[in-house]
Amino acid sequence: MTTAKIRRSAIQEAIRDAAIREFARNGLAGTSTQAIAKSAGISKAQLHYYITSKEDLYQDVLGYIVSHWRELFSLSSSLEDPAEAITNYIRRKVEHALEHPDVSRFFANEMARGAPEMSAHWAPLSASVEDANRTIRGWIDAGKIAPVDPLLFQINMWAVTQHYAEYEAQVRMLMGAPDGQPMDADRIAAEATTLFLRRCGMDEKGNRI
Amino acid sequence: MTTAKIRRSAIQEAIRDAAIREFARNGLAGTSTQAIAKSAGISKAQLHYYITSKEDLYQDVLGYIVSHWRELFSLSSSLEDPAEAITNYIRRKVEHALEHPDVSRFFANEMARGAPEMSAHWAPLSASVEDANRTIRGWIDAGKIAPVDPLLFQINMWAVTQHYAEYEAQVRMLMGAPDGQPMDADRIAAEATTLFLRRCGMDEKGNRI
Amino acid sequence: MTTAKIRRSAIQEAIRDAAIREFARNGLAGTSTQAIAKSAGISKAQLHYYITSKEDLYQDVLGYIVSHWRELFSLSSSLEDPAEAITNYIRRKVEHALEHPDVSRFFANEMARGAPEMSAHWAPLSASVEDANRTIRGWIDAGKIAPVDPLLFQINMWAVTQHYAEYEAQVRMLMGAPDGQPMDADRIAAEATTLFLRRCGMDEKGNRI
Amino acid sequence: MTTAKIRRSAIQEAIRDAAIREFARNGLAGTSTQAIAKSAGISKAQLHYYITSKEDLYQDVLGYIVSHWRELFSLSSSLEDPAEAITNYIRRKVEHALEHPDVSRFFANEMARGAPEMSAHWAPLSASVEDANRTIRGWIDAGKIAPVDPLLFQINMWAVTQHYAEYEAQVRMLMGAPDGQPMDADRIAAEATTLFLRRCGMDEKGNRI
DNA sequence: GATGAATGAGGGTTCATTCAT
DNA sequence: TATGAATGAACCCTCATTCAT
Repeated sequence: MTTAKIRRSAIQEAIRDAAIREFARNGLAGTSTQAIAKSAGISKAQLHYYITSKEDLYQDVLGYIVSHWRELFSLSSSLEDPAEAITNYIRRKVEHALEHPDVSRFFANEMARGAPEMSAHWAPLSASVEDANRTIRGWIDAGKIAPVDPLLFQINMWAVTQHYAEYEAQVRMLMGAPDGQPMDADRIAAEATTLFLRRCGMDEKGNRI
Repeated sequence: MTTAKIRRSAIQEAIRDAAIREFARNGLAGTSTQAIAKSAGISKAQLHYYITSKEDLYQDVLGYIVSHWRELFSLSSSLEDPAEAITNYIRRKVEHALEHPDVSRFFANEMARGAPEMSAHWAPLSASVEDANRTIRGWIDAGKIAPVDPLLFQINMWAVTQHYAEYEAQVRMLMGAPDGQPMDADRIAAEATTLFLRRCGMDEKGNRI
Repeated sequence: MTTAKIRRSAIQEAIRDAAIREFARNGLAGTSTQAIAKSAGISKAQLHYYITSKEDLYQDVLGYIVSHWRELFSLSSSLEDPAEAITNYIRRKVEHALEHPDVSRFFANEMARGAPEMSAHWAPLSASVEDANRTIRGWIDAGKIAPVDPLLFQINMWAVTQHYAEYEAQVRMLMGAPDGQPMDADRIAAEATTLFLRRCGMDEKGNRI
Repeated sequence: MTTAKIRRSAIQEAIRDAAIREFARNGLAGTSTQAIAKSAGISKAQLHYYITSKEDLYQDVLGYIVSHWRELFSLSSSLEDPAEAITNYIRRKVEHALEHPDVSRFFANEMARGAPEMSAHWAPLSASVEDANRTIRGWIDAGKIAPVDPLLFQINMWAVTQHYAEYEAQVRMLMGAPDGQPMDADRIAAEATTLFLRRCGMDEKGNRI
């Protein structure tokens, strides 16, 4: 790769990060290209040289997030036993939420608007969920876990883990975590893991109760 | 009340509803007073006759929501046993989320922005949570429920119930619920209730397992 | 006069005073009817009940001022000797400027705009000046005063005396007069009187030098 | 200087001139950015590309005027004898007033409003006046001129010369000077010079009387 | 008389985007 | 590539005025 190309992709990455940050806070309509440019450390005119339009940038970022999430968060892709699968999933989700809260907030914002730009992304996302549904039903049928509503079980895991990104301000206040310091990921992951394992009729080791 | 006063308060209510709706979708910066006025069925100039500024309207709505929530969602105010308290709480939260999703979305948006306008409201909210903390600890100490992290237990209940408002678009898609019709509140409340009762070591009837 | 009529004229006077005050500070375009109403202690709607339009109110006030000035400041109307006439004129002008600076400022503002509303008032004002011209020329012809440019002599007297109203802020600063207290009218009138008497070749007693 | 920079400074100059013109006529509140833009021959959006805000533009112009005046009008900087100093000062002031009346009107308007934006400029202005005070006192002490109130003498010179800018409309009418043509600067300067020299006990040649 | 309500026009300012350099 | 300049549309809000009560 030439230095020019490296520079180009560095700028594009800076733009994407800045866009996530700004869109996460103020939404599509509430974010100015000026703000994105500033956050990316470039001029507004330069930004518009790299992007087609604000809407387009938003779409690109949304696609980027959704596709990355597919790789990151897959319940079924693991061949582990249910307890391990759930424990690992929650761990990964909580860590991602605490380390990249703006990504979660960006997505939550899109959902809150009624997901007008999601149409292209529903299909793969749906497939992932259906995949996991099958895995969970398999666990139930094999008597490995207590019966659960597979879809709602997934949605609720998602809800709990996302929450710590989206409501970071409130959670920090209630947990007494100062703004600069990281939140207690272990404590959060532990309680969440127990919550969903118990739902499956298991203790923290994965033993049936 | 005179007809003039009735009319006035009807307009004010329409404005508040419209503001919640629009702010929930596009945030403070992304919402135009034009959009609020249209949604409230009045002219922009008329809207500005009733409000001081967009920021002020936003603050008013936020205060209105927070104070109403304090009345609606109190775990500790009930003298019921844990199972009943939790079941009722979740029922109330889920129903509110499904019936007034915009209210939840408005709040979530404020959180996602880092809660810049919440300062005045943290104290009472904190007090409510601390109240519930004491109640839960009481249950644990009395051996009525299994030990839980009282704060995170609350946060997680909040996370799960709020989610069905904030991610309505996604949930509808996954549950196959068409846009016009109401979602299946019973199914959602049932799975959520079971989730949190199991965490407490109880079955749906409230019996210890 | 009935109480209703008394009340009415009291309000009209309050409006005129408020209008002078506000127009003097911010001009015709820069003054809102809201500001005038507030300054007069009435509501904006009530103000518009008493006036035809903002422009009309401005015109009325201008006419009021010009006609009052004709009565107040007439050099020729007195049968006094030159020194007395000049001394009295300056005394009257300075006192008016210091006691009613807003009236002077209102007029100065109209002049600064190119006097677009003055057309109706030039004629009488011109007549007054021409009158005084004749008086001054009479004094010169009778050898009572040294020759002066009668018109510019008048204009300069006007300039000096008006100045202490229009530039009150600057004059106070330079003279070290605090905002609340009255300015030193004697000192100002004395220096101004000497200035114009010397121009006429007279000392303060009116004796030729 | 590149053509771009020349173009830029030409626009900035056009804006400043337009601002002086418009503010002089209608004050800060009464002047629209639309009007300034039109007067400068650019679009409103373009104007706002060059300025920070209307208030800022006003402040800039005020600072520009005050600093230029300090250079232009200094009584004390000359080593001339009193008669020459006064004659030259009045000549310069009258010429400036007749050639750039809007500058004087801008300043007068600021004074009439109570000089709310002047705070930063009082100190240098005060110093200039104090300087001149000392010069005048020196003349008196040396017996070169008759005793005068040094401060009021200065203020009155200022008043008379400014007047021909601020009251141009009235002066033109009284002097019978048509709108397009220049006013008779010689006549005005002559009468004003005589006025203040006589006050000092001197004839037009500077000889004591 | 007095007042709350209403409005079309216009206020200052920012916006996303384009273009010339 | 990068940037200063430019713009038409839209932003929030205030205005003078009218009207119903």
